[in-house]
Amino acid sequence: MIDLQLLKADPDRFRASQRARGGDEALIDEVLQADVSRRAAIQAFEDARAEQKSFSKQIGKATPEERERLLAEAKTLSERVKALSVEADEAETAFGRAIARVPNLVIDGVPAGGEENFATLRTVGQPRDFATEGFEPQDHLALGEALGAIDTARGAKVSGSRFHYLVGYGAQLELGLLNLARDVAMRNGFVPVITPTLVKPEVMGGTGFLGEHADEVYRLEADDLFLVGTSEVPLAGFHMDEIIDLSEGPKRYGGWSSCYRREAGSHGKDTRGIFRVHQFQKVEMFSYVHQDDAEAEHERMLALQEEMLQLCELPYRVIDVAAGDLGDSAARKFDCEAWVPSQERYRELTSTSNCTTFQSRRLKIRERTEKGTVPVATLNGTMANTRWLVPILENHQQADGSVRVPEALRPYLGGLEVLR
RNA sequence: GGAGUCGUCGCAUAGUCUGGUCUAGUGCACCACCCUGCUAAGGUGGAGUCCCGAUUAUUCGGGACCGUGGGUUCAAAUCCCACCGGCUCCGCCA
Repeated sequence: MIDLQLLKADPDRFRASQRARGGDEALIDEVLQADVSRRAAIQAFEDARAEQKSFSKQIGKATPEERERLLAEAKTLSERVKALSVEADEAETAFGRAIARVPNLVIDGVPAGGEENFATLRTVGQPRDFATEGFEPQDHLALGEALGAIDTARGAKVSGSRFHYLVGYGAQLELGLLNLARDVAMRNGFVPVITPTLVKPEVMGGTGFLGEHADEVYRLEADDLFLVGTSEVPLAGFHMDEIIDLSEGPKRYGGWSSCYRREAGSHGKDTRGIFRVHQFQKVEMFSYVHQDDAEAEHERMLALQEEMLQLCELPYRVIDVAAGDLGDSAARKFDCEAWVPSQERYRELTSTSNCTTFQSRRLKIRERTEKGTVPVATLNGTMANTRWLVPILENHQQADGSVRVPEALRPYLGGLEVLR
């Protein structure tokens, strides 16, 4: 949820943000109007309620003969309070719905426009020149199947399309990668956490996933629970309804969880292999920081993601995602995209979002400061996930179909240097 | 799945039977000050969260919050209903 005070003080900033996102500017005026109605309704109710309270007190002390008369008056007053209370509730609800629809205020400097309007911040590493090396690179599925590491046929048989088994080297590689990610995160202050993967509606909604992208989320109708698409969700919910202490610095968590995504609307996209699947595993950074420290923390997360890519010896580029492609919660998002030889292009491997106070306002996560209790900023970022196996296999493949293991991963694979 | 029991301002608890004097008491912890000659004790005061308004270094007024949501009533922490959560026991099960 956005900051109402800020919206009232500077609505043009929010209109500009909506423009950059390609969103609806009129929404801003709807919220302002709803706020006026809400305040009027609340005031009317509270005045009546105050009157009723003092009246009610008199009745308690009244003599029997006074009582009769007072009761009659109190009764009409009571009815008025009830009616005004309903009106106030309705106005409050209408306002809540309006403001909940406003996505986060985009940070200055984020490129405007849709998915294709991203800005490339830097490109690191050189893609291999397979032509010079004298062989045609295979894609990750061909490599994975030959190694007995990836089995999508049986995944489809058992669970349907976009499901897979990781077997042998595949399982080892994923666990190794995730353990490396967890270690790097832990060294940098992210406390490892294994989270629930089913969450209540208020947590899923609070993190902003039930807005525009609600059809991406699996829902368990019978239990009114949602399967998380990332441990960002349960980690954001971790401190829900709490006043946390950030006086000793940020709270940093490294979540490890399975992730579930419906991939609605991506029919026909990336259908081969394990690039886009319904279920995968991920190690995710999540930080709660003081508002003013959010942008520094964002850079810090990005630096750790780049460290991971470098440890896996992958060529990549970093992009500043355009406003229209941000999602409701994010005020800015950086993606790291790794080179995928079989596709001859960079593909998203990590994402880190600065959600400023958007999530914490909904989830009621605050800290105590000299100025009172204020919402904290939340940030999240990928450390590693199943998708990483794609560029790792492809970039490190050798002419004979074997795959060289990046040095940083070897300790996690029992010293294994080559998968063959 | 069944039975019992509990849910109160950081923690621990009183208050619920018998609705109004609860503007929620007490202890611990916390903060400020005072007193005290010694790593302590005592005294005084303060202190929660959210919303609305006025005024804005701030302060003041009003309202809401006793697990959540309904209901009864002039009036609900207190009575009624539903739900959620904790604990104990029974049954069933990976």
